[in-house]
Amino acid sequence: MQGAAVTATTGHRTSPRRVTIRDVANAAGVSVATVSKVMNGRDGIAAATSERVLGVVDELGYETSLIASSMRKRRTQVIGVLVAEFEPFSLQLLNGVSSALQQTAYDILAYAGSVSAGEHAGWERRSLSRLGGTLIDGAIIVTPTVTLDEISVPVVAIDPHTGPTGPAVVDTDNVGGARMATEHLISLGHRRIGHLRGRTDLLSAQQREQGYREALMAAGIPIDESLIVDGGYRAARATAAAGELLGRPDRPSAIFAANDVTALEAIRVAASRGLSVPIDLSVIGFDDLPAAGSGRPGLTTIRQPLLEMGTAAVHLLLAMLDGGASERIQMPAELIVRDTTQPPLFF
Amino acid sequence: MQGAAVTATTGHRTSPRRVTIRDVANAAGVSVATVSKVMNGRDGIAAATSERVLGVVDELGYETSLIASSMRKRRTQVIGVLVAEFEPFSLQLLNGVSSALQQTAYDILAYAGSVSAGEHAGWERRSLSRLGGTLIDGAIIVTPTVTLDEISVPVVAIDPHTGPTGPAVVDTDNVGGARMATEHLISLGHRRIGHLRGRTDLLSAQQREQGYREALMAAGIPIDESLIVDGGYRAARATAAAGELLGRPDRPSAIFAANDVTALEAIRVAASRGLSVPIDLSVIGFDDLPAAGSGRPGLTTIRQPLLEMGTAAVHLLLAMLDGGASERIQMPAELIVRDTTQPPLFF
DNA sequence: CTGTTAGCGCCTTCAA
DNA sequence: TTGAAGGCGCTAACAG
Repeated sequence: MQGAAVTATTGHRTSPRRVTIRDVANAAGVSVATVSKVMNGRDGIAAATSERVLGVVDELGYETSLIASSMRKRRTQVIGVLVAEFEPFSLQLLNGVSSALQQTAYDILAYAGSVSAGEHAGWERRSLSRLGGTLIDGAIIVTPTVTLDEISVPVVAIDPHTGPTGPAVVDTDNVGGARMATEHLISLGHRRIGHLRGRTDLLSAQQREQGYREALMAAGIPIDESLIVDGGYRAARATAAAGELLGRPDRPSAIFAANDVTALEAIRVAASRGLSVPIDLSVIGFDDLPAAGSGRPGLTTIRQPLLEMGTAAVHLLLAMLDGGASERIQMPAELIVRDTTQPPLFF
Repeated sequence: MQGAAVTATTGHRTSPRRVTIRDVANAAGVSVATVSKVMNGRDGIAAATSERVLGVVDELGYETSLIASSMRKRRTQVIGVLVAEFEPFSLQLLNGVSSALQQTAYDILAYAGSVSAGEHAGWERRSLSRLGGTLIDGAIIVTPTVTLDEISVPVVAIDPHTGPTGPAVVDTDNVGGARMATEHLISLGHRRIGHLRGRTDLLSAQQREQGYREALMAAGIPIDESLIVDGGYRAARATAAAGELLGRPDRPSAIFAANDVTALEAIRVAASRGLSVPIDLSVIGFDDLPAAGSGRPGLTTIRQPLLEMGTAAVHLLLAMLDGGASERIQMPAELIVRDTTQPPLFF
């Protein structure tokens, strides 16, 4: 915040109470129920009364409370998007969800419920339980780590870390994508390829490791288990792992990282050790976050079509809301070649 | 969604009802009030009772409803971020807000309430009124277009399009930024510089135009009013405007667009007319959205520190929630030179 | 046509 | 230490 100009102004003003339906009723000289009917366009109200109420509503600036009405109404016309936190991955998804919902009669409520919670685990159940049943008509849950059952509203899971357990799921071909990534490195001539493995408790990470192994085996390259290290899915976790991989004398000439965040971190670690990418080391990631393309050099990666996945989840959810059956949709992965991969120095 | 594999599975399962506080009370053989006290850590409950209740809570998977409890409680520990829609600009801010709130006891609730509403105008008041007073303890409103007053919770406005009207505001130095953009073009040797003006009803657009004019005047370049056209803030609106500017025989050698979205659109229009950027035309934007840096060529632009602005808004709001005074924080703009600007062909 | 009654799920007095 | 009653703002049935 350095360089920011700060200007102190007024003190804390005691905030006026919210205008409630009762205030409107009193001011218009009618009952609360009547105001409710007017607000909801129910018929059976005299035109004169309706007009008068509307006038007061306008004058007082009254809006029905989403919360209160959701406790009585069935449908709220609000879709919930539940995420652990708002990081680039979920924000991209949210972007897709938003544009898909643009043309519909639904509003979006995005909730990051693990921010405060001491216990990170189980955020998805907690959030769903806290919002479901009342506030939202349906939910899209991003990368849940537990199986969701016994839920009160239709739910679609995007990229669930437990696999396609729940009924409705949208995800990407992780195995195929990881295979493509590894094959790309192999085709460039790399033979010693390290793998910065993701969170081992998550299915997506296991699948990516599997794809890595499959590609090596298919190419007849023996798997060196010591080249597979746990890098997690976050930068902090990947630092040491990348260092371990790059610190050894027989370091790999290329690294396939389980996601873009750890790939970027690997590049940073490499640089700090005097290794330049892609000259001394090739790196490929997974996800294709905005940061992958905007950095310098641009990160070669496997693209998950996040926008399209968000859109697909919306269509699926809307269909379910409409009584349709739930499905499982798997999107194809795509290789995006940028600047961080090239043939090894000693081919 | 082409290429996606779809697998139909189970039909629509009737969703079980949510577990309520009453279910827990019944199962534990106590009153609802007792469960409530246990859940909220109130004292005056026998250890044995508390333990038994907690056991049932765990077994049934009960979570207090955020909605219901917010209607009675004062604080919900939830901060609301209100946006017109989830596009890159607000998503970046949300990112900053999220990371700033990471270490606090607050959860985040982001709401896009103008999606369904027929009337786009006044979304900020409507959203605030629908959520405020109950669900959220405070709100951060992104680019509100109206003045907010008579509100029930502390509010911080980010980049308000009406200027620093409300008490608490976080914004960027629009005038200075626009001046920097124009000066950059001038310093490269450009003299005929067009301006794709933003929404003329918004202060930020007026300020950017002002900065543009100031820079030209300071350089002694006469202002050609015909080079200033309305491009709005969205791509669709900018298409025709850019076409008008580029279609004329004495077209400008450079364009300063009011934001990145319209700058990118101008580049697209230029390309469709056979003009290549930056050879035939230099283009500079404003905002520095992720898309500005990830595209090819990279867009030269004026950076608004969106992440930092989100963070600043959070700190401001937390201070206000704590009884502090409201402030106005202005962040500095920064010139980011990438690939879309260079000296004009005929210098 | 309009008002009254009864909650939605929860928390907070206030008695017992 | 616990439970009963009342009410948050709103809407859905039912009376009148």
